[in-house]
Amino acid sequence: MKEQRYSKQRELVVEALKGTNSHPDAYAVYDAVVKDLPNISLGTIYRNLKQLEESGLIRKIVIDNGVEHYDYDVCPHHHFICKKCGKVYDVETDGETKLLQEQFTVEKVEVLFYGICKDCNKIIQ
Amino acid sequence: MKEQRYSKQRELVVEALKGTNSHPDAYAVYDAVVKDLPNISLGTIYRNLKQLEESGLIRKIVIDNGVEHYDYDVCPHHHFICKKCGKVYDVETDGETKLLQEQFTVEKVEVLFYGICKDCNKIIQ
DNA sequence: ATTCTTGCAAACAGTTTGCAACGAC
DNA sequence: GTCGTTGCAAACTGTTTGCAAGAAT
Repeated sequence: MKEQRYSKQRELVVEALKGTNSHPDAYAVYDAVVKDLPNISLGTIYRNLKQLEESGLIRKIVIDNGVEHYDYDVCPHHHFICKKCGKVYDVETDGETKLLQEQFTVEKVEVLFYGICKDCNKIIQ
Repeated sequence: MKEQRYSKQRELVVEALKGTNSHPDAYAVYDAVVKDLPNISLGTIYRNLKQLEESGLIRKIVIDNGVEHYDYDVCPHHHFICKKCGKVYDVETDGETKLLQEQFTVEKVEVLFYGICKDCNKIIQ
Protein backbone atom coordinates (compact mmCIF):
# COMPACT_ATOMS: atom_id res chain seq x y z
CA MET A 1 0.00 0.00 0.00
CA LYS A 2 1.15 3.51 -0.68
CA GLU A 3 2.60 5.88 1.86
CA GLN A 4 0.08 7.54 4.12
CA ARG A 5 0.49 11.20 5.00
CA TYR A 6 -1.05 13.15 7.80
CA SER A 7 -4.15 15.19 7.16
CA LYS A 8 -6.35 17.15 9.51
CA GLN A 9 -9.37 15.73 7.67
CA ARG A 10 -8.42 12.13 8.37
CA GLU A 11 -7.56 12.93 11.96
CA LEU A 12 -11.01 14.39 12.50
CA VAL A 13 -12.71 11.42 10.85
CA VAL A 14 -10.95 9.13 13.30
CA GLU A 15 -11.82 11.43 16.19
CA ALA A 16 -15.46 11.44 15.19
CA LEU A 17 -15.56 7.65 15.30
CA LYS A 18 -13.54 7.42 18.49
CA GLY A 19 -15.94 9.72 20.26
CA THR A 20 -19.12 7.71 19.72
CA ASN A 21 -20.55 4.23 19.87
CA SER A 22 -23.41 5.07 17.54
CA HIS A 23 -21.88 3.38 14.48
CA PRO A 24 -22.36 6.37 12.17
CA ASP A 25 -22.64 6.16 8.42
CA ALA A 26 -20.55 8.36 6.15
CA TYR A 27 -22.98 11.23 6.24
CA ALA A 28 -23.18 11.21 10.03
CA VAL A 29 -19.39 11.33 10.17
CA TYR A 30 -19.50 14.25 7.76
CA ASP A 31 -22.02 16.01 9.99
CA ALA A 32 -19.71 15.64 12.96
CA VAL A 33 -16.51 16.69 11.17
CA VAL A 34 -17.98 19.61 9.26
CA LYS A 35 -18.46 21.47 12.55
CA ASP A 36 -14.69 21.74 12.94
CA LEU A 37 -13.80 21.89 9.27
CA PRO A 38 -16.62 23.66 7.43
CA ASN A 39 -15.09 23.19 3.98
CA ILE A 40 -14.61 19.43 4.13
CA SER A 41 -16.39 17.52 1.41
CA LEU A 42 -18.31 14.27 1.56
CA GLY A 43 -15.91 12.74 -0.93
CA THR A 44 -13.08 13.24 1.51
CA ILE A 45 -15.07 11.51 4.24
CA TYR A 46 -15.69 8.53 1.96
CA ARG A 47 -12.07 8.35 0.85
CA ASN A 48 -10.80 8.42 4.41
CA LEU A 49 -13.30 5.93 5.75
CA LYS A 50 -12.37 3.54 2.98
CA GLN A 51 -8.66 3.99 3.54
CA LEU A 52 -8.94 3.58 7.31
CA GLU A 53 -10.99 0.44 6.90
CA GLU A 54 -8.53 -1.03 4.43
CA SER A 55 -5.67 -0.46 6.81
CA GLY A 56 -7.65 -2.12 9.58
CA LEU A 57 -7.96 0.93 11.81
CA ILE A 58 -11.74 0.99 11.74
CA ARG A 59 -14.44 -1.54 10.97
CA LYS A 60 -17.14 -1.34 8.35
CA ILE A 61 -20.62 -2.72 8.94
CA VAL A 62 -22.98 -2.94 6.00
CA ILE A 63 -26.55 -3.29 7.10
CA ASP A 64 -29.73 -4.61 5.57
CA ASN A 65 -30.43 -1.57 3.43
CA GLY A 66 -26.96 -1.53 1.92
CA VAL A 67 -25.71 1.47 3.88
CA GLU A 68 -22.18 1.37 5.29
CA HIS A 69 -21.71 2.18 8.94
CA TYR A 70 -18.41 2.49 10.76
CA ASP A 71 -17.08 1.38 14.11
CA TYR A 72 -13.90 2.50 15.83
CA ASP A 73 -13.92 -0.73 17.81
CA VAL A 74 -12.19 -3.39 15.72
CA CYS A 75 -12.15 -6.05 18.43
CA PRO A 76 -14.39 -9.00 17.56
CA HIS A 77 -17.96 -8.30 18.56
CA HIS A 78 -21.42 -8.60 17.09
CA HIS A 79 -24.12 -6.10 16.29
CA PHE A 80 -27.78 -5.71 16.88
CA ILE A 81 -29.83 -3.53 14.56
CA CYS A 82 -33.26 -2.31 15.58
CA LYS A 83 -35.80 -2.73 12.81
CA LYS A 84 -37.81 0.18 14.12
CA CYS A 85 -35.30 2.93 14.84
CA GLY A 86 -32.34 1.53 12.91
CA LYS A 87 -29.87 2.05 15.74
CA VAL A 88 -26.84 -0.23 15.75
CA TYR A 89 -25.90 -1.68 19.13
CA ASP A 90 -22.81 -3.59 20.16
CA VAL A 91 -23.29 -7.13 21.39
CA GLU A 92 -20.62 -8.96 23.36
CA THR A 93 -19.29 -12.06 21.69
CA ASP A 94 -19.43 -14.11 24.90
CA GLY A 95 -22.70 -15.25 26.40
CA GLU A 96 -24.43 -13.46 23.62
CA THR A 97 -27.67 -15.42 23.58
CA LYS A 98 -28.47 -14.78 27.23
CA LEU A 99 -27.50 -11.14 27.02
CA LEU A 100 -29.31 -10.56 23.78
CA GLN A 101 -32.63 -11.91 24.96
CA GLU A 102 -32.56 -9.67 28.00
CA GLN A 103 -32.05 -6.55 25.97
CA PHE A 104 -33.52 -7.11 22.55
CA THR A 105 -36.24 -8.97 20.72
CA VAL A 106 -34.31 -10.84 18.08
CA GLU A 107 -36.21 -11.54 14.89
CA LYS A 108 -33.45 -12.33 12.47
CA VAL A 109 -29.78 -13.23 12.62
CA GLU A 110 -27.48 -12.75 9.69
CA VAL A 111 -24.09 -14.43 9.96
CA LEU A 112 -21.60 -13.75 7.20
CA PHE A 113 -18.19 -15.31 6.93
CA TYR A 114 -15.72 -13.65 4.59
CA GLY A 115 -12.55 -15.22 3.29
CA ILE A 116 -11.17 -17.29 0.46
CA CYS A 117 -13.06 -20.27 -0.90
CA LYS A 118 -11.64 -23.65 -1.89
CA ASP A 119 -11.77 -22.85 -5.60
CA CYS A 120 -9.82 -19.65 -5.15
CA ASN A 121 -7.30 -21.21 -2.77
CA LYS A 122 -6.25 -23.54 -5.58
CA ILE A 123 -5.18 -20.69 -7.79
CA ILE A 124 -1.60 -19.63 -7.11
CA GLN A 125 -1.13 -15.94 -7.72
CA MET B 1 -50.75 -6.60 3.44
CA LYS B 2 -52.69 -6.22 0.24
CA GLU B 3 -54.08 -9.02 -1.88
CA GLN B 4 -51.55 -10.81 -4.04
CA ARG B 5 -52.48 -11.87 -7.56
CA TYR B 6 -50.84 -14.37 -9.81
CA SER B 7 -48.38 -13.20 -12.41
CA LYS B 8 -46.18 -15.13 -14.79
CA GLN B 9 -43.37 -12.74 -13.96
CA ARG B 10 -43.44 -13.49 -10.26
CA GLU B 11 -43.72 -17.21 -10.91
CA LEU B 12 -40.58 -17.12 -13.03
CA VAL B 13 -38.69 -15.10 -10.44
CA VAL B 14 -39.47 -17.78 -7.87
CA GLU B 15 -38.51 -20.52 -10.33
CA ALA B 16 -35.20 -18.83 -11.05
CA LEU B 17 -34.34 -18.83 -7.36
CA LYS B 18 -35.63 -22.34 -6.78
CA GLY B 19 -33.43 -23.68 -9.53
CA THR B 20 -30.08 -22.50 -8.18
CA ASN B 21 -28.01 -22.28 -5.04
CA SER B 22 -25.86 -19.48 -6.40
CA HIS B 23 -27.59 -16.72 -4.40
CA PRO B 24 -28.14 -14.44 -7.39
CA ASP B 25 -28.57 -10.70 -7.20
CA ALA B 26 -31.44 -8.90 -8.91
CA TYR B 27 -29.62 -8.62 -12.19
CA ALA B 28 -28.72 -12.31 -12.27
CA VAL B 29 -32.37 -13.16 -11.65
CA TYR B 30 -33.29 -10.83 -14.50
CA ASP B 31 -30.78 -12.60 -16.75
CA ALA B 32 -32.38 -15.94 -15.97
CA VAL B 33 -35.98 -14.82 -16.34
CA VAL B 34 -35.51 -12.73 -19.48
CA LYS B 35 -34.78 -15.94 -21.43
CA ASP B 36 -38.39 -17.03 -20.97
CA LEU B 37 -39.97 -13.61 -20.89
CA PRO B 38 -37.97 -11.31 -23.16
CA ASN B 39 -40.02 -8.20 -22.35
CA ILE B 40 -39.72 -8.35 -18.57
CA SER B 41 -38.13 -5.31 -17.02
CA LEU B 42 -35.61 -5.00 -14.22
CA GLY B 43 -38.11 -2.95 -12.21
CA THR B 44 -40.47 -5.91 -12.17
CA ILE B 45 -37.69 -8.15 -10.89
CA TYR B 46 -36.94 -5.73 -8.08
CA ARG B 47 -40.61 -5.33 -7.18
CA ASN B 48 -41.15 -9.07 -7.03
CA LEU B 49 -38.00 -9.85 -5.10
CA LYS B 50 -38.97 -7.23 -2.55
CA GLN B 51 -42.51 -8.50 -2.28
CA LEU B 52 -41.43 -12.13 -1.98
CA GLU B 53 -38.92 -11.27 0.71
CA GLU B 54 -41.48 -9.27 2.67
CA SER B 55 -43.89 -12.16 2.63
CA GLY B 56 -41.13 -14.47 3.84
CA LEU B 57 -41.00 -16.68 0.76
CA ILE B 58 -37.39 -15.90 -0.04
CA ARG B 59 -34.44 -14.56 1.92
CA LYS B 60 -32.39 -11.47 1.24
CA ILE B 61 -28.64 -11.37 1.91
CA VAL B 62 -26.91 -8.02 1.69
CA ILE B 63 -23.20 -8.42 1.33
CA ASP B 64 -20.17 -6.26 2.02
CA ASN B 65 -20.50 -4.12 -1.07
CA GLY B 66 -24.15 -3.31 -0.43
CA VAL B 67 -25.55 -5.55 -3.15
CA GLU B 68 -28.65 -7.57 -2.37
CA HIS B 69 -28.58 -11.28 -3.11
CA TYR B 70 -31.46 -13.69 -2.80
CA ASP B 71 -31.87 -17.20 -1.50
CA TYR B 72 -34.82 -19.54 -2.00
CA ASP B 73 -33.80 -21.41 1.15
CA VAL B 74 -35.34 -19.61 4.11
CA CYS B 75 -34.35 -22.21 6.69
CA PRO B 76 -31.77 -20.86 9.15
CA HIS B 77 -28.29 -21.20 7.76
CA HIS B 78 -25.19 -19.09 7.40
CA HIS B 79 -23.23 -17.84 4.43
CA PHE B 80 -19.66 -17.73 3.34
CA ILE B 81 -18.55 -15.12 0.83
CA CYS B 82 -15.30 -15.50 -1.06
CA LYS B 83 -13.32 -12.27 -1.09
CA LYS B 84 -11.69 -13.24 -4.37
CA CYS B 85 -14.52 -14.50 -6.57
CA GLY B 86 -17.47 -13.12 -4.61
CA LYS B 87 -19.38 -16.40 -4.67
CA VAL B 88 -21.85 -16.92 -1.85
CA TYR B 89 -21.81 -20.41 -0.28
CA ASP B 90 -24.23 -21.95 2.17
CA VAL B 91 -22.83 -22.99 5.53
CA GLU B 92 -24.65 -25.38 7.82
CA THR B 93 -25.67 -23.92 11.15
CA ASP B 94 -24.50 -26.98 13.10
CA GLY B 95 -20.85 -27.80 13.59
CA GLU B 96 -20.07 -24.79 11.52
CA THR B 97 -16.60 -24.07 12.82
CA LYS B 98 -15.20 -27.51 12.00
CA LEU B 99 -16.87 -27.62 8.64
CA LEU B 100 -15.89 -24.10 7.72
CA GLN B 101 -12.22 -24.56 8.37
CA GLU B 102 -12.10 -27.62 6.17
CA GLN B 103 -13.62 -25.81 3.22
CA PHE B 104 -12.76 -22.16 3.52
CA THR B 105 -10.12 -19.79 4.83
CA VAL B 106 -12.14 -17.53 7.07
CA GLU B 107 -10.80 -14.01 7.45
CA LYS B 108 -13.78 -12.15 8.78
CA VAL B 109 -17.10 -13.00 10.38
CA GLU B 110 -19.98 -10.56 10.41
CA VAL B 111 -22.85 -11.43 12.70
CA LEU B 112 -25.92 -9.23 12.56
CA PHE B 113 -28.97 -9.57 14.75
CA TYR B 114 -32.12 -7.79 13.63
CA GLY B 115 -35.11 -7.09 15.79
CA ILE B 116 -36.60 -4.54 18.14
CA CYS B 117 -34.47 -2.76 20.71
CA LYS B 118 -35.38 -1.97 24.31
CA ASP B 119 -36.12 1.67 23.54
CA CYS B 120 -38.54 0.75 20.79
CA ASN B 121 -40.20 -2.02 22.79
CA LYS B 122 -41.29 0.61 25.31
CA ILE B 123 -43.29 2.50 22.75
CA ILE B 124 -46.81 1.12 22.38
CA GLN B 125 -48.09 1.52 18.87
C1' DA C 1 10.41 18.05 -5.81
C1' DT C 2 7.46 14.36 -5.24
C1' DT C 3 3.30 12.46 -4.55
C1' DC C 4 -0.58 12.13 -1.21
C1' DT C 5 -4.74 14.51 -0.15
C1' DT C 6 -8.29 17.77 -0.88
C1' DG C 7 -12.78 20.17 -2.67
C1' DC C 8 -15.70 20.14 -6.21
C1' DA C 9 -18.68 18.27 -9.49
C1' DA C 10 -19.80 14.81 -12.43
C1' DA C 11 -20.38 9.94 -12.89
C1' DC C 12 -21.76 5.57 -11.35
C1' DA C 13 -24.40 1.37 -9.57
C1' DG C 14 -28.08 -0.52 -7.52
C1' DT C 15 -32.68 0.30 -6.37
C1' DT C 16 -37.14 2.66 -6.30
C1' DT C 17 -41.02 5.09 -8.22
C1' DG C 18 -44.76 7.57 -11.20
C1' DC C 19 -47.53 6.56 -14.81
C1' DA C 20 -50.61 4.73 -18.21
C1' DA C 21 -51.72 0.23 -20.10
C1' DC C 22 -52.64 -4.49 -19.04
C1' DG C 23 -54.22 -8.60 -16.53
C1' DA C 24 -56.25 -11.38 -12.60
C1' DC C 25 -60.21 -12.11 -10.24
C1' DG D 1 -65.28 -3.11 -12.71
C1' DT D 2 -61.73 -3.13 -9.31
C1' DC D 3 -57.33 -2.90 -8.21
C1' DG D 4 -52.84 -5.52 -8.34
C1' DT D 5 -49.07 -5.86 -11.77
C1' DT D 6 -46.37 -4.60 -15.66
C1' DG D 7 -42.91 -2.09 -18.86
C1' DC D 8 -40.74 1.96 -19.38
C1' DA D 9 -38.11 5.76 -18.13
C1' DA D 10 -36.89 8.98 -14.95
C1' DA D 11 -35.54 9.75 -10.27
C1' DC D 12 -33.12 8.74 -6.25
C1' DT D 13 -29.39 7.33 -2.80
C1' DG D 14 -25.15 6.09 -1.41
C1' DT D 15 -20.65 5.85 -3.15
C1' DT D 16 -16.75 6.56 -6.35
C1' DT D 17 -13.83 9.12 -9.42
C1' DG D 18 -11.29 12.70 -12.54
C1' DC D 19 -9.22 16.82 -12.06
C1' DA D 20 -6.52 20.79 -10.86
C1' DA D 21 -5.06 23.08 -6.62
C1' DG D 22 -3.04 22.52 -2.12
C1' DA D 23 -0.36 20.26 1.60
C1' DA D 24 2.91 16.80 3.76
C1' DT D 25 7.34 14.92 3.63
